[in-house]
Amino acid sequence: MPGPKVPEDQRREEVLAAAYRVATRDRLGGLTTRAVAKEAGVSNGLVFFHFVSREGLVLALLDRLLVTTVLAPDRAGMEEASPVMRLLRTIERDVEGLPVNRDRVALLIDFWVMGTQHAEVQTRIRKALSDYREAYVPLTSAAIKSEPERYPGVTPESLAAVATGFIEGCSLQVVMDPERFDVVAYLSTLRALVLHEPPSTARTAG
Amino acid sequence: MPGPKVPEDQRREEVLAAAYRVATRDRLGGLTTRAVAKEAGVSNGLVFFHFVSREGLVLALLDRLLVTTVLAPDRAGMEEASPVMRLLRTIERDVEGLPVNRDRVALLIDFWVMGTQHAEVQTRIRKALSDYREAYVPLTSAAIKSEPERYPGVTPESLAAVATGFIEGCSLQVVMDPERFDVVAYLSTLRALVLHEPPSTARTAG
DNA sequence: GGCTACATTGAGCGCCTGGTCAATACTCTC
DNA sequence: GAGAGTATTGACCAGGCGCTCAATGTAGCC
Repeated sequence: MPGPKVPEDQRREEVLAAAYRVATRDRLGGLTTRAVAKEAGVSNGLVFFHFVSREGLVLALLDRLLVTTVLAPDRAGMEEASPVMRLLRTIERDVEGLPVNRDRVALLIDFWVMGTQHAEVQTRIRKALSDYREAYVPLTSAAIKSEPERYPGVTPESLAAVATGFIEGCSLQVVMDPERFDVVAYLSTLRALVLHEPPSTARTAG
Repeated sequence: MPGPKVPEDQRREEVLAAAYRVATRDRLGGLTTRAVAKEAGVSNGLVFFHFVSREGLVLALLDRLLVTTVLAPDRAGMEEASPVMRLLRTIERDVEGLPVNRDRVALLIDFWVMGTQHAEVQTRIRKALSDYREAYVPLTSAAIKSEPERYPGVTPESLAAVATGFIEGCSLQVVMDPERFDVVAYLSTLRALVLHEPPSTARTAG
């Protein structure tokens, strides 16, 4: 007894949204086709009709997650600051966003780990991380140029890799132990390392 | 038709070693009781006789992994260096060890992710990470004391957290994309950030 | 040699999974 | 209103999983 039909691929969108809800709640391990179907209020078979296989659903979900989470290039409102401060504030903004999006970050790490064994997921994760690093290159490039003598042998790419690697380490910590992760202490320590003067004036000003 | 008996809990040790082999090869997702039994050359039931449940096996494996991987406090041979250099070299040594132990690190991250949803695993992982951080505190404490004016508002604990977080970020990168991870560029960038002078003299010697 | 205690086996159970498919109800066209 | 095409259903299948347990071989003891 089939239910009402829905125009276009709106159904597909509904199922994908349901998968997103299930995955952010129960993680990748809890993302079964039946759980998604139940969440979407449709039958089990319909999931396969729209996504062919569980793998198809997972890949579609990954694409959605990547565009909504990793790439939000909202770098505005700090044009007057120095290059190093701009870099630092961008890192800080990304790190500060982690606790809020904790379930999304956890899901992203699930995909990251899955990518270790799944070729298709691996290429997409690598691509996203590469894009993420490249988004930092203009910032790191400007920072290095502003104080060349401070960064001997450092390329914009290597500095971007270290910066994003730092954020990824923070992601792991946030997912594992969110109460323990002290964003303020973490970031002020980073400031003291990177800058040479007390961060008290700039820290409160944001 | 039972096979030969083996004295003491030697059998338990054999099964655990087999589980270790299976897990480093096929990761946590491939760690089924049947796979472990086959690897150990024993029957499926024997795994449950010695470990009660799959969970018991997994926890025993986690304990073994933690003692063999996370905690290897071999901090020797750099007594003459400055505190900051000692800290830096320790970080470098840990990071350099990651690619070699890639499968163990990958497995550790599997447990890390599992700990997000499993209370017992969570407490053990947190404990291990806490111990790991604390092992860095003497180093960070000495580094801060040697140049107090450079680290305003930085505590030994926060600096240790940032240092180990950096290493954990490196772990993720090594597991995901080992060919791309450039240890030398990464570490020389870190040196340039932390130190104030060109690292050329110390880099080749250290 | 028999007895006891126990390590070991492997068939089997129940459950859940991804996936298939014939049946069916809906929507659109004419 | 008849027909066509398709979105939707849910029963069903095979396979893998964790786990149980009666049966059985082995080792040590008297």
